[in-house]
Amino acid sequence: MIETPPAKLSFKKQQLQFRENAILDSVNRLLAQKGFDLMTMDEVAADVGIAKASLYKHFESKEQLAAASMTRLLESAIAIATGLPEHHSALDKLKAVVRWAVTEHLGGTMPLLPSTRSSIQQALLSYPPYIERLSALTEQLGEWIEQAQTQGTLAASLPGEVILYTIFARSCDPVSDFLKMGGAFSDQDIVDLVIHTTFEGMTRQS
Amino acid sequence: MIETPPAKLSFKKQQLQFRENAILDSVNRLLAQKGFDLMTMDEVAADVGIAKASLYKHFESKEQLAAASMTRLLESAIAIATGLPEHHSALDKLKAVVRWAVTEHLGGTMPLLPSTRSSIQQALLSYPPYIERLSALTEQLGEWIEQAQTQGTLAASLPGEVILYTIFARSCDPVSDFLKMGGAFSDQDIVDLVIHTTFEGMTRQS
DNA sequence: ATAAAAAGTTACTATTTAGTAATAAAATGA
DNA sequence: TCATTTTATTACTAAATAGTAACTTTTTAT
Repeated sequence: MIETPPAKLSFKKQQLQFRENAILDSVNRLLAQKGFDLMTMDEVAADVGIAKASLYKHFESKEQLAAASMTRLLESAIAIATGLPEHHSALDKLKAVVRWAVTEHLGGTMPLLPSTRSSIQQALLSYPPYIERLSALTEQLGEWIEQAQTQGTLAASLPGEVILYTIFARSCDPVSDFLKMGGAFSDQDIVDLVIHTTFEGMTRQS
Repeated sequence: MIETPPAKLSFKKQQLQFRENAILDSVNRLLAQKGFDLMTMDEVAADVGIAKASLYKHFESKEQLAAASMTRLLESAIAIATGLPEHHSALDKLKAVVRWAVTEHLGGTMPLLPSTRSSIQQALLSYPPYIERLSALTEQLGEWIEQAQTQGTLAASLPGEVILYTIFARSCDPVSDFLKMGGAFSDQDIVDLVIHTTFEGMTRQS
């Protein structure tokens, strides 16, 4: 009765959480660099600085590990979206989310393109925590898209799906990689250029 | 002197060419479906209907095989670009190229995204025939981009590189995959939507 | 202090897969 | 027809890699 077992337990859990976060940091970076198929569990273990078998004490498979990483990323996205000033316009909020994503991408921490071709897609779709976050984010973005269309700041003639998918896709846009490789632009420039082409297209002046 | 050895040789070479084309057709489709890393040589052989070792009589490695496939794709792109009516505007020519690419993509014959993350990138860059075609196509598109900017049909404020990379990236845009999966749009609709968002963006009405 | 539980490590297995060596079949030319 | 060359096939090898079993160290709780 004198001790505080819940506090100790909580500390222990914090330690666990801390280690798992370190693992997910490595996974995030490696997924961003090489994608799921080329990332090996040996590499992840080496990057974290633990033995491979230890990874399996935390995550039961490579797929689950990637799914956890993607889930954490979606949580960050939701946090960003939720933290946006209420008084901003719907369009500005959408742009802010893309801006955050492209910045993450340039920082090398945007796991992977939501490609239909990778072998985790299947695993992701059957991992409820991921689906849950994806739904939440989709719903929030969908709301803003509708608002922006009503306000006339996004083309009402475009199906909402098209705008939503475009926002997701542009968040992983390879254009930013190519521009970065070229070396002629700062990260800030690249983000601005991607935002501009995404929303305003290429025919219109700023 | 009576026989025609050159003709026979030509026929034989045609046979060879024919078989290699059949192989590249399969590779194209498989690269489009699964990407380079997940495509196996056994699969390619099975799809073509020959033994795996036979593939190696034609192409010396998986990388070379993929590079040959990509090179042939670029040749198609160049053929499309070259065949465009001279009197069309530069912008219309650029749109026509993207239209062709997205259509190929939807047809399942667009090999792979020009991602910085796949393991063929290195091989492609050291395969001169590929680089040669890529340069030729880039030069042609670059010319049209400059013309369109001069004519005021493309934003002169955007760096040419940004427009060029965007055109390449949109040709493999995953948005078209997602829209196709959704099932709500015809292929023609999807192509139109992608062209529209690429050039006009999402804020402007048609 | 000490039993119990948790987390970690080493050294393995099983599978996949790019690439090849030996060999058979078929086309070519005299 | 028969030697030669080309092309294809079968049956392998070698390397990579996801996952695991047995064992050790560290932490926790009494």
